[in-house]
Amino acid sequence: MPELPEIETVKRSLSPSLVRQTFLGAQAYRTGLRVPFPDFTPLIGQKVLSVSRRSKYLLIEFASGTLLIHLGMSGSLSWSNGSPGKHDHLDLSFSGHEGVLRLRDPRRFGSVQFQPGGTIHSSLANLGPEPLEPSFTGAVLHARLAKSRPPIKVAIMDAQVVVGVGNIYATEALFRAGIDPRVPANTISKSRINRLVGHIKDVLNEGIANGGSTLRDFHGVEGQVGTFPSTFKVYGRAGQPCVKCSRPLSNAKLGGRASVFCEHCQK
DNA sequence: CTAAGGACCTGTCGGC
DNA sequence: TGCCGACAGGTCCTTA
Repeated sequence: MPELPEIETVKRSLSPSLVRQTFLGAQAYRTGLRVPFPDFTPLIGQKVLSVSRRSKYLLIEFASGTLLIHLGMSGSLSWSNGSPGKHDHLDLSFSGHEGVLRLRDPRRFGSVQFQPGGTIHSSLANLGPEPLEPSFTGAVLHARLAKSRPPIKVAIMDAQVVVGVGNIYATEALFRAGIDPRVPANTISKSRINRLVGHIKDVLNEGIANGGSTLRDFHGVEGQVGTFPSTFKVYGRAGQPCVKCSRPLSNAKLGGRASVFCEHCQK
């Protein structure tokens, strides 16, 4: 499940090999994912100007516009020259590469869209700040939450408040900050929001440092309950002992999402 | 306007 | 063993 750290990792590895290369064409194996694929033919012959990221969208910029790639929850991009498998949906060809850049997405929650230059795609128009930007501070988040009555966890997962904080990182950051995920967002003090922002940046940066290790199907060495990387202290550990106080972790459904937390350590 | 809930999709897992 | 429902996730859409 790609979250922000994984998209950032993909961007960093893709950028050097794509920038200044020429787009040669696309081969689609279905008409689209969550939305239909765009017509790629106008892009043929154009050079990649940049590869960037906004929220969880990977942006490949050309002179005539930008390709927006979202990996949904199970999408991945990789260079390939084999024949496509069941879950491979799109190949993009570039100069300088023998293989194609292949989009695989078993659950098909992803999307590939094109936005003409000089305009802003509707998916990007109303997004909140990037959490890793230095300008994203406790004061900024506190101000944005001033009128937000929903639980704090729902609020920080709202892309209009701040982008890129998915269920895993929201859960982990709230545990580190000692904040109960159910507390109404606008009732939390400025100093606690300050602390929360620091932890959001920390968990995301650690995720990037791990190369985006938030893979749900990660296979541990032994059949331990929950085969997640040990870096997660609460996510996916409902009922198991809290790493701080050893009491069993609770699970609440907030905004339709599982929210694991410690009733003793998070207030 | 906000808030809540469903749809989308399929691999995995627990229960019977 | 096999079947079946529940669940996971981000985003968009509908409903209240």
